[in-house]
Amino acid sequence: MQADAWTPPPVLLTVDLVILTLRQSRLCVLLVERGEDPFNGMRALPGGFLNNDREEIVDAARRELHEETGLNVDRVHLEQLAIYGSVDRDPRGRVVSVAHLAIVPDLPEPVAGTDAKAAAWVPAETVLAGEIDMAFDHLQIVTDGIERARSHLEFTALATAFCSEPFTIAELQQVYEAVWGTPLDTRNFYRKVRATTGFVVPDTAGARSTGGRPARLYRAGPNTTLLPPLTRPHATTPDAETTREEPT
Amino acid sequence: MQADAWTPPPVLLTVDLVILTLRQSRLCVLLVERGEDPFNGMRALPGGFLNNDREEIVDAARRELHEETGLNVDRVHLEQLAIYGSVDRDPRGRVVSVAHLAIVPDLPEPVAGTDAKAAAWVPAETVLAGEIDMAFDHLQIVTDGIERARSHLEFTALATAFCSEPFTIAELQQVYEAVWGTPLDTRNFYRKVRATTGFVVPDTAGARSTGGRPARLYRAGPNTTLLPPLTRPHATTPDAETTREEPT
DNA sequence: CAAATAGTGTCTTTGAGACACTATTGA
DNA sequence: TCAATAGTGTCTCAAAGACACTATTTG
Repeated sequence: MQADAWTPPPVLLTVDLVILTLRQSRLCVLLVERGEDPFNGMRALPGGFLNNDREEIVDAARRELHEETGLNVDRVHLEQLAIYGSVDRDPRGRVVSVAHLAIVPDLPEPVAGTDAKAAAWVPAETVLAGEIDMAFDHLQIVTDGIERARSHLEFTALATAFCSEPFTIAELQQVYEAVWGTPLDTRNFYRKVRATTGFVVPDTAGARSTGGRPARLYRAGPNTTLLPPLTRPHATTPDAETTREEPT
Repeated sequence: MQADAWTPPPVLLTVDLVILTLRQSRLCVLLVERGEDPFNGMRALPGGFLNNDREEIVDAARRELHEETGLNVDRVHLEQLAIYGSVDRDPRGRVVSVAHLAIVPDLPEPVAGTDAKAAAWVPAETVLAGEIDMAFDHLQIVTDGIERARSHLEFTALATAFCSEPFTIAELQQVYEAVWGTPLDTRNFYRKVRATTGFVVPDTAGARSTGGRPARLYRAGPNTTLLPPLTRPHATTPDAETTREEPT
């Protein structure tokens, strides 16, 4: 160890948000267009620096989330994702980003950004395919965030965070299908969800009709962990056959 | 956003390490004794500040790991755990810690610390029971790290990181039993491990005897993810304890 | 030989997926 | 009435756990 004159190097801390939602049964992520260098004009995740050195990281994330979505932030799912702190990720200097994953229900069409910069929902598929020019290492962050969501759907009640309450089982299934990108059997899904204790609870209200028999309504249940888990179809063998049911 | 005179507040970045190993079939964590304020004399995780603003975070973690264990760091498991950045966690100011999880095989008795501060392996059980006075929020970090390890044993080949190669299936089982704290059926475990593709591969060497029939030897296989997973016995009691506390 | 540990076979239970079937609405 | 969606019953298959059994070593 060296003399006590040495002091550790300071860094700048930002929060970045992977905000996911379902729009028309497609998984979408909220991206803004950068209005300044570096990466001027490219797409980026919503985020920004800490306001001051007394601001909690999670509060900074909540603040950004509220600014971008206009939502009452207390009710949305927000969790820490990972930290991205590579030396060269930001040309301005040593900027370390604390990435967060946020899940919100479908919002009224315009993103109620109080901010001037253009914000837009972009299909996850488009982003993951690399079709969007992303600033910094934000493509990596989005990729990690989506994978986190996919995994959490298996073991936690995260899917309910995508739904406006009350919701139907069919709506919940659409979440799974959109996030995982796989079709699921309606009937097995229905039984599975109802058999998982504390996942959903019946809503007092009646039913909702969409051209067929009205569906019962539910709300998120008390449990956050799914026992047993709702396992996604892992590609064990390249048996990618979608065995379709015979039309009757 | 405000005028361009405003600059974001800098923070100090540390890396902290939850280093786990098995000693006499017990899960242990490496703790050091602090030799200075704050928290002088209390136990803490190994860790420290970035050396300079060109040092990658993972390199700082590797450096600390090497200093504390003397191991060739290239071969040990090291992953980012979470970030802990609560405003009041360090009385010296705004210090944000990037916690890491490291898994090492059982080491020769003395911890080859090049550092003066006393380092010791402490049973995980003792720490989790709150019997150790821990500095900062390090008890929380250890708790999160152990839970991460428990979870990763199910879905990844992390258990092999606890073993010196070559190892026997029985040794691998001891890892699971120690980390999960549950006894497992030897025979079912044996079949399960061997049925999981790419988990372990037979070693060319012969066998190892411990008073009975000698056991075959294995090495870590090519796969890091376990398909199918090796599920731990979940307590079938519904939730109640799932207060997922976010890292601050 | 017995004691000890390694490794196999096989039964039972459970849960996931496939899919026929019934129920309840709107057009 | 039919088309459409909600919800139930039941079969089959595969994986997990229980556990009797065989195999190979040391003392």
